[in-house]
Amino acid sequence: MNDKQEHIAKRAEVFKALGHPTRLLFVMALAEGERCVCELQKLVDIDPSTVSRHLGALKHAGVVRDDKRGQQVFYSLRLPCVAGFVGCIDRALEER
Amino acid sequence: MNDKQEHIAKRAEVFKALGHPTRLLFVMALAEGERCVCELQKLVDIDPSTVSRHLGALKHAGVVRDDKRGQQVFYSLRLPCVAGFVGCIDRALEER
DNA sequence: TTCCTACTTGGCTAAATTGCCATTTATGCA
DNA sequence: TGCATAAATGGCAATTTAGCCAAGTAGGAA
Repeated sequence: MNDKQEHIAKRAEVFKALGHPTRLLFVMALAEGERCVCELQKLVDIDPSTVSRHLGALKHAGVVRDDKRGQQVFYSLRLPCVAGFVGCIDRALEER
Repeated sequence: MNDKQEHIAKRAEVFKALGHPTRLLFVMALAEGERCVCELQKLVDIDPSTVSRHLGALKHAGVVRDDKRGQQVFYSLRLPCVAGFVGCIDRALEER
């Protein structure tokens, strides 16, 4: 794979990470500030192990970063522009 | 599924549609103007049927629209803000 | 009509993704 | 030490996705 393809693939991985309802929900929550896994867990009705896997996917793609403090792991957004783009999506979806 | 969940799901579908290298490549090309399927086909080395399926996915998510004129089908972007968000991704990926 | 080009759809397989349960690691507290 | 809580990981089954080939539709030209 050449450089250009690799670059496109990395960008696509970011979109893919955002392309799941649970992960997008987490990212929207993180847009308002960092949250520990236990807080994100409360937003959804899925197994803690699945929450962890979703957060791992977001981290791997570069969308969030994590910071372990004591027993808890705090996640925060590395891509603040997500919120603006979501706004644009909403406007486009409305006018359909 | 309630309204809020459905809304999140629709947003996530947009991201998912953009979350594949081939589809993202097509969208970046469409950011510069409409293209027929035959032109998009030339950008990649995959079967025409697969190209058609990728475009179908983008259309289904609301990312592009299609317009049949004569023998050709022209696709164009419904989400012009994609380009700006890609720029933000690139800046974030650089500083890793 | 017949043929050609442009594109889509049906059907299939291989690979990736999602989710759970069970287990493990790490930290803090008694 | 022993125990509880927070989170991550191993392993597995069910579902979804990506890709190809073959076949189908539709428009334009001969």
